[in-house]
Formats: sequence, structure tokens, C-alpha cells
Amino acid sequence: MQIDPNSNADLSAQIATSIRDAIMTGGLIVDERLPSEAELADHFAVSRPTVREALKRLAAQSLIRTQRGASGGAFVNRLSYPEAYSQQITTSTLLLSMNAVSFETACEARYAMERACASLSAARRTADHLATMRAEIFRQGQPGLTDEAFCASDVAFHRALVDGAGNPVLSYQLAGAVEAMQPLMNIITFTARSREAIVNLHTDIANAIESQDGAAASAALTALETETLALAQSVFAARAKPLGQ
Amino acid sequence: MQIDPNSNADLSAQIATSIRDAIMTGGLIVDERLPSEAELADHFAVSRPTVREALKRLAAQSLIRTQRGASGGAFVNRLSYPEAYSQQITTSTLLLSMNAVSFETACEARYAMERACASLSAARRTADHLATMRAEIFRQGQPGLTDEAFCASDVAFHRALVDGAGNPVLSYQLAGAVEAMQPLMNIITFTARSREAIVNLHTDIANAIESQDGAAASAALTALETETLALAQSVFAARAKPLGQ
DNA sequence: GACTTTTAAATGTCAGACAAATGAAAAGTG
DNA sequence: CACTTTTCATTTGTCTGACATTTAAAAGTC
Repeated sequence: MQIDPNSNADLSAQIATSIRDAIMTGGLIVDERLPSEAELADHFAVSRPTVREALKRLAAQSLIRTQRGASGGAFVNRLSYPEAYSQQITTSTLLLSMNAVSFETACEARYAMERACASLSAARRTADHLATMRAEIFRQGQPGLTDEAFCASDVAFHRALVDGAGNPVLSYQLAGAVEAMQPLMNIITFTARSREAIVNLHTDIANAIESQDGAAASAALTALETETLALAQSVFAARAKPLGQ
Repeated sequence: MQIDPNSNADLSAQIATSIRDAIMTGGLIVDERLPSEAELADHFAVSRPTVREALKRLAAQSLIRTQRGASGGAFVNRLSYPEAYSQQITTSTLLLSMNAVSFETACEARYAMERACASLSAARRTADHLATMRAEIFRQGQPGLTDEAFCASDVAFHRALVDGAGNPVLSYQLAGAVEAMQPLMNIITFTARSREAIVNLHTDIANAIESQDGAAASAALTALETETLALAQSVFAARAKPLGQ
């Protein structure tokens, strides 16, 4: 592990990259303790604050965790699914919100991936997943639900659908696609009528999953995609009109 | 933007979270300049090194960029697709390598998602995407290609397939799934015979995409998934035998 | 006006210090 | 000896103050 003194990049960035490479290539293994900050400072011939900045960069990516006290230090962190989920969601959400990604593009990507889970979920879903889906559908039918709560329940429903596939890697990938859509979905005001349409489509999906009919689930998802797009477009149209006049 | 003095979390972590929230909720917009380090230190009532550690955490997630000199400072960064790709790949790769994800699970997730792109790609692929796919197939048929080069070409082929869908969000999501598999694929030694089988399946896929037949592309991908799994299992079996004796 | 020099502001880096947490060894106690 | 308490060294967390470097704008010069 060495750094290039001629590079014009920040020392802390170089050190972070150097350690990250060591982790990703297997030079440092999970739960292994890194040298102490003082030792790292010696090794890279920099000051302790610079080393600390590098370590904080790695901590921000969940690559290391630190512990104070005797026999403490920085340890290579086993990237857990929840940590990976959370990073995935942060990155996806920012990517959508900062790059003027159209509702259509985001929606298409999301439902394409969700359909990919549908057949697996139909084959493998447990009673638990089904129960969650039914419960969320019930919640969505309750009158007086705020739009935020409706959206949150929508996310929970789709998560159960995805988790039903029983593939944690797939769940991780979908987490970004589903959750990152939520800020975009929040622009939609759900009328009683549109909620009813969505609840009906959710019921179709749940029924298809229950009867282990992947094709039907896929078709219902496509119908839901169409419905969602139409809803969004009506909102955009309603917004555009007052401005245009 | 405030922090909780009673929390037992690191101050720099709290400050980073506070600023991150401001960015994600729209309180700070793209290209907006954050207060200087000295001003932030004043605001949060901490020292400048602590503020700097917080800013490095944000920089590690590409949420901000910094510029030196007069009128420099930290600016909210527009998360570009390449930055998002790279983070996605890092996270996915670590998730797979650190959690003993089975080859089967990773493979299933990847091909499920790739099939999701296939029909879109069949409908929209440009001549460019097709040309890339054909070129990579040609490269894969060259004798004397190292296993690493073969794998790299394999990734390039699949990227072209995915990019053919013309949906950058989908490409971003798939980047993780496809690239993170590469370390797992590297355990496979490709014999001349297995390479030929893969090249043939790649040709099937390219043909299906060219004739805009999404179902055929999907089917060819499934065949490729089966072939890949069989290859991996034969490698595992060959490894297990000497150890078991 | 065009060019050069100076200046001020900001980040990057360093050195040294103290606080706080924590596990392990040492000391004390029955 | 077994157990508890105390002490202590190690390590991270934080602060202060300083200097170096970069950079754009202001001031000066022809």
C-alpha cells in the first residue's frame, strides 16, 4: 500500500483509494484490523488528521467500522444487506432527482425489473409474503389515508412482492428502483378513484402470485405501470395548463 | 441544520447526516455552495477538522465536490451517471464477495434482470449496439484470448445488450448486476469447447435482438444462464473432489 | 486597454495536545 | 485460589493554532 507523492489529488483521497483497493482485492479481509491511525500516518508519511479524513471516507461507504479504546481501531466491515440497501437507495434517489430523469424512464426501468421478479416470486413466495401483500392492500383501501401513507404502503407491497422471489441479491437491486421512485410518486395526488384502480391492480397481482401464475403477475404489473403513467401524465397536464395561460 | 449534543454518535457523522438530509430533501440544491469550513464549524459549534471529516464523508458518496482557492468551497455535486455506476459496482461487488452469496443466487438475479432488458432492447437497439455485440462475439472467438480478456469481452457484450434498451436508469441498475459477477466468473476456466458454446449463445442473442424478437432473446438468455451455471458447477465439482480425498 | 502583480479567501496539511472509551493487566480481598 | 476492584496503556474523538497551496479578484503598471 503506497501513494504517489506526485499526484495532485488530495492525500486523504489517495490513501482512501489505496486502502479500498486492498479491501476489494482481498489484501485485507473481513474483520481484519487496520493499523492504528498513528501507524498509518507513519506508513504513508502524513499527519494523523489526513489519515482520519481517509478513514472517514471509507466509513461513509461502510467499508470500515471503528471502535474506540484499547484493542480498538478500524476494522474491515462486512457489508451487510441493510447497509447495501441504504446506499443503493441513497444513490438511486439522488441519481433520479438530480438528473432530470423523466417519470416515464424511471417508471419503465422499475416495472421492467419488477416483472423480472414476478415469475420467481410466483414460484417461491411464502405465506408470509402473501399475507404482507394482502395486509398492505387492505391498508390502502382504508379511507382517510394520507397520500404519504398510501405511498409508503405501496412501497411495502412491492417490497413484499420482490422479496417473495427469495433472492436477496434481487431484493437489494430492486430496493433502489422501488424506493427511489417514491419522491417522484409523491407529486401524484391520489383521488379516491385512482386509489381504487390501484388497489384493484394490486389485488390482481396478489391473486396471480397466490395462484403461482407468473405470466398473470407480469401482465398485472404492466397494467399497473400503464395506470401509474396515466396518473402522472394527468398531473403534469393539470400543472402545465395554468402556467401556459 | 442542527445536531444533537446528547447523541453518542461521532460529531462528524452527525454533521454529515445533517447536510446529507438537507441535500436529499432539497434544502440544498445542485451546484449550491455550502458555507466555508470555518462557517460550518461556527454553526455546528465544532472545530474545523471535525467539519472536514464530515465533508470527506459526503465527498466519498459524491454528494459534494470541493474546490480550492478564492471563491472555492464545497458545492453540492450533481451525481453523474458514471459516478453512480461506479458506486453501484463497488457496493454490489463487495456485497457479493463478503456475504458468501452463492453463484446460483447471483446468477439468477443477474439473468432475471437482464431478461427484463431484453424485450426493450429488442425493440429499440440501434445499429451501434448491434455492431458492438457482433464485435465482441468476434473477439470472443479469437484463439489465444486469455480468460480475463474473454470475461471482459463478455461484460462488454452484455453491457451493449442492456444499453440497447435505451434507458439509462436500467443501464445503471444493471451495471452492478453484470460487473459484480465478474469476480465470481473469474473462477471459471473457459475451455475451447465452453467458449464455443457461449459464443453460439451470444450469437443467438444478437440474432434475436437484430430481428427484434424479445421472446427469443429472453429464451437465449435463459439458455446462457443454464450453460453458465453448468460450467460453474463443473468447476466446483472438480475442486471439491481433490479436497474430499 | 492589456498585462502583471498583489492580495484575500478558501481548502489542504501539519503538529501537538487533551478527552473519552475500553480492554487487559495489576492489585486488592475474601 | 477465585473473585472483584483498581489502575493503566492504547486507541479513537476532538480541539487549537499554524502554515502551505491554490485561485479569483483587486490593484497596480505600462
